[in-house]
Amino acid sequence: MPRLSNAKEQIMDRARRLLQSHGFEGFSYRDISSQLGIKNAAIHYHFPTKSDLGQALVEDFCEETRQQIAFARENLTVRKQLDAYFERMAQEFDRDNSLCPVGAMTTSLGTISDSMRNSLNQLSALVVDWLTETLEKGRNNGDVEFSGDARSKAIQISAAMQGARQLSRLNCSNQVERVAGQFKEELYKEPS
Amino acid sequence: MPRLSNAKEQIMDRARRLLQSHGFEGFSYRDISSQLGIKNAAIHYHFPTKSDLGQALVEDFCEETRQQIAFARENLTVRKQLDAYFERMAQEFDRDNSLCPVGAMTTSLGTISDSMRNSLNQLSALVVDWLTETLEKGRNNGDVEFSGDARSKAIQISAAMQGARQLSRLNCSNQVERVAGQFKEELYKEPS
DNA sequence: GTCTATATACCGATAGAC
DNA sequence: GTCTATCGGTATATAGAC
Repeated sequence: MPRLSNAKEQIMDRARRLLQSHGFEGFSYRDISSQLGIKNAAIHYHFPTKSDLGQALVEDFCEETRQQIAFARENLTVRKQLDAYFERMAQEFDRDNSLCPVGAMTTSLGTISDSMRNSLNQLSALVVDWLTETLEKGRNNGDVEFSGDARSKAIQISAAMQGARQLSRLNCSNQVERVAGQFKEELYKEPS
Repeated sequence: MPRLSNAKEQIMDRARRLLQSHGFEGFSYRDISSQLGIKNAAIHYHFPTKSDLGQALVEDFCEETRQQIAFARENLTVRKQLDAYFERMAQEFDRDNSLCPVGAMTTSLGTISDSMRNSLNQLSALVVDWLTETLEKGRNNGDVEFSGDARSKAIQISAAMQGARQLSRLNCSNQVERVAGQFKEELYKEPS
C-alpha cells in the first residue's frame, strides 16, 4: 500500500516549484522527500537519476505550453492571444514568485544532460515561434503595430518577460505587469 | 614569497567568470584554486567565507557600473550613451557567453546574505535609474522616441537585455545584438 | 513501492605547521 | 600568505529488507 496516492505526480509537483524558485542545482531529493514525508530512496524509484527528473519536468513544461498555444491559436484573436500570454506571465509570478523554466536553468546549462538541454531549447522555440507567427498575423490584419521583423520582436518580448520575472524577485515587486503594460501600449497604439 | 603576484585580484577574476557562467552556487573554492594552482585554504585567507567573496564581487560590479555611467553621462549624447550600453551587453556576451550578474544570481536569492542581496539591488537600480534618466532626456530633446513613462521603458529594456543573454546561451547564438537592434530601430525611428 | 543503511564524492570552513 | 590535514554537513545514488 503506497503512502502517497500518486507519488510520481506529487514528486513532480514539488520538484517543479523548487526548480522555478531555486534552479535545478538549487534543490535536492531531500527537499522533495521532506516536504512529502517520504524518503529519498522513494524518489529514486520513480526517477532513478536527477537528470531523469529534470527531463520529465522540462517535457511537462513543453506539453503544457503546446496545449496553451494550440488553444490560443484556434480560439482567440491576435490581441486576445497576446493578452493571455502577458497575463499568464504576470499571474505565474504573482502566485509564487516563480521564474520561467528557461530562466531558472540558465546557470545550469553547463552541467545538465544533452537531452534536457534539447528539450529546454524546444520549450524556448515553442514560445518564440508562436509569438513570431502571431505578431506577423497581427501586423497584417492591423491588430498590432511594430517595426522591424517579427522574429526579432518576438525574441525581444520573450527575453523581456523572462528578465522581468527575475528582476521582480530581486525588487519584491511585480515588474512583469509593468513590462507587459509597456509592450501593450506600444503594440496596441492604434485602437482597433 | 607568494606564489601569485596579486592573489586577491586573481581569485576575484576567476570567481567573476565562474559566477557569470555557472551562478553563485554553481562554482566552488576548488574550481578557483585548481585554476590558479593554489589550495582552497589560500582563498579562505583572502575571503574567509564564500559570502565575503560574493559580496566583494557584487560591489566590484557596482563600482564598475558607476564608473561607466559617470563617464557616459558626462561625455556622450543620449544616443551614444544608449549605443554604448547596447554594445557593451553584446560584447560581454560575445567574449565569454557570460550572464549579467543580476541574472546569474536570481536562482540564489533565497540563500545569499542580506548585504549581498542589497548590493545586487543597488546594481540593478543603478542601470534602471540611469536608463530612465537618459530616456527621459532623449525624449525631451528629440534624440529618442517611445511611448509610456520612461521608467517602464527602462525596466523593459534592462529586463530584455538580461533575458537575451540567457536565451543566447541556450541557442548558442548572439540574440543580444538582435534584441538591441530591435530596440534601436524603435527608439531611433526618426533620424536626428 | 517504500523503507533502512550505506557508499562515494563534494562542499565550505578551520587548526596549526612552515 | 600558503600549505597539509581534517571536520561536519550534504549531495546523488545503490543494495537489500519488508
